[in-house]
Amino acid sequence: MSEDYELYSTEPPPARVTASPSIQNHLISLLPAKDRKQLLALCEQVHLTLGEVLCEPEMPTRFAYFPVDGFISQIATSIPDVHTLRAHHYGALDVEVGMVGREGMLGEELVLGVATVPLQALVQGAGMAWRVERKAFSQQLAMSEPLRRHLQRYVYVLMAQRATAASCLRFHQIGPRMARWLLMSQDRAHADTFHLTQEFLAHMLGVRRVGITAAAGALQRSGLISYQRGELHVLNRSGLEAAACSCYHADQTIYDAVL
Amino acid sequence: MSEDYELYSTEPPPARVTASPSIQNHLISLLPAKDRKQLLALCEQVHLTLGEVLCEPEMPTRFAYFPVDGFISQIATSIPDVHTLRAHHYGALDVEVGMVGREGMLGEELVLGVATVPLQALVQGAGMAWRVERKAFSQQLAMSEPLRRHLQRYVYVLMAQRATAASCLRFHQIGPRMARWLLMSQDRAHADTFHLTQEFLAHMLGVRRVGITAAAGALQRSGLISYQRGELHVLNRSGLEAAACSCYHADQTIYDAVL
DNA sequence: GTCTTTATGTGCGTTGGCATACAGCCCGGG
DNA sequence: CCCGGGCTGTATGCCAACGCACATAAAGAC
Repeated sequence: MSEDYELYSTEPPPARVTASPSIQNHLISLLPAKDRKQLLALCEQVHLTLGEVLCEPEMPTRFAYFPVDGFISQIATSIPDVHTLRAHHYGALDVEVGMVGREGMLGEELVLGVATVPLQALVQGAGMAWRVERKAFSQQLAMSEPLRRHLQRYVYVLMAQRATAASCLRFHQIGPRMARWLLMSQDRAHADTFHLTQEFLAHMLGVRRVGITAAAGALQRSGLISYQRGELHVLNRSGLEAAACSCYHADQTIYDAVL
Repeated sequence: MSEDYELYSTEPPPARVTASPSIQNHLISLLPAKDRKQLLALCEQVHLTLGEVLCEPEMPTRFAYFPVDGFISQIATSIPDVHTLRAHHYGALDVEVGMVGREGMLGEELVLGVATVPLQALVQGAGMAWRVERKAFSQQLAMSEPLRRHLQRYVYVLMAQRATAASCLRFHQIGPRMARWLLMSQDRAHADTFHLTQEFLAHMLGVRRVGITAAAGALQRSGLISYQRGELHVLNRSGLEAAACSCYHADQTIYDAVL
């Protein structure tokens, strides 16, 4: 796959990209043709496989990713605190604080001139992504003003969404949060059915599995989803939107306003 | 006061700044002399008064602030959700997601090329700050590479701290969170005593006042603080650090590593 | 010095989520 | 074909925080 992109640099215009501009990372498609071509020339196509951990916090950043088909969860992993847990238990204190699909990028730290991974990145939906090496990407950032501008604005969106996530985690209950999460996943998976276990979902939302069982049962009884053995179907999307907490629309509004 | 800064542009070196570099905003003091002088020439001194709201979300950004003595809370204000609240009640869903003192700046959106305020900013400790107009600041950002570099790294810190805040809000209990909050305030107030009501503290932490009463009582009984009618004394700082959740040190570590 | 305002302390019933344990169920490998 | 392991549903007891209501106490106004 990685040879494909070389065609783009030697033989413009790249048929696949321009022929189907809707199947492209949105941040990339926002770029002027020249800057886009320059960036893509530095990228390679990679396949994100479900469950893959792309990077761990504190480690040096090696790549930036621009998802096209796949999508990625950013997960805050914190050390258990003496004060908050019974001494004998090691509950997982992980929680998802952001989701990156076609509309975004992974590696925001490089836009800010830092090469240390801030959060764990877990592939949550398999698919294709563009990947670019840290160094090449930084150089391209320095050269392309439009790239810089758009990605900085995207970082703004990330910050805003993270603030939303914070208050969401504080105030909202499992049910609405789960509905929100499903909608966000559906947007990025571009499908109304996907595979995920309750265990995984619990991990993402930072709750127990039984909490998910209860919430999923309620959504199912309302006819909004069907959910059997890891196979989840969204049956009634607008109903789900009504069941989701307002953070879902808040996130979208911010994104649309800024990008 | 605002005339003071004009001295800096006409009569370098500015005695007050260079004579006591420790009493200066840290981000500013990190700059090379030339860039620092340029920036300060655009700034005016303002006094931040307790309780003042510097900006409201969604509004156009007018100024960036570099606190010196005072400090500021950034507050996420979310709309009450049908799903999470009893219909008859309008609980405040505000919660603090960041604190900006001498170590930071307010107006990170300008660093990212966006001129829309993301969060409410509330003066939490009175004192002096440098203030610079949006337009002048943006121009200076474009001109000064060191300014850009440092502030972008600060934005990285903010993002990391916001992720910390998210998991803190999700997992940690009132007591440890309150201890953390007091330490953060003490660091920025540069005093071991300050004025705050339990009502206010509850608002910051996004909990009920009675929750604060209980937590404060516990801290007081342990001899870590004394707290009477809005006058709070930190008696045993290292004890407080032990009582605080790990997020306090996590935040500090990130800051020290990046700036 | 009284009177209001503002701040703090307490009590009570409710609830959402937690820890734990265990029972069914489906699917695939031996 | 049956067994085992991953996935899901249910039950029990518990606790932190919640909504609400009210009692006390210090500080400031007049």
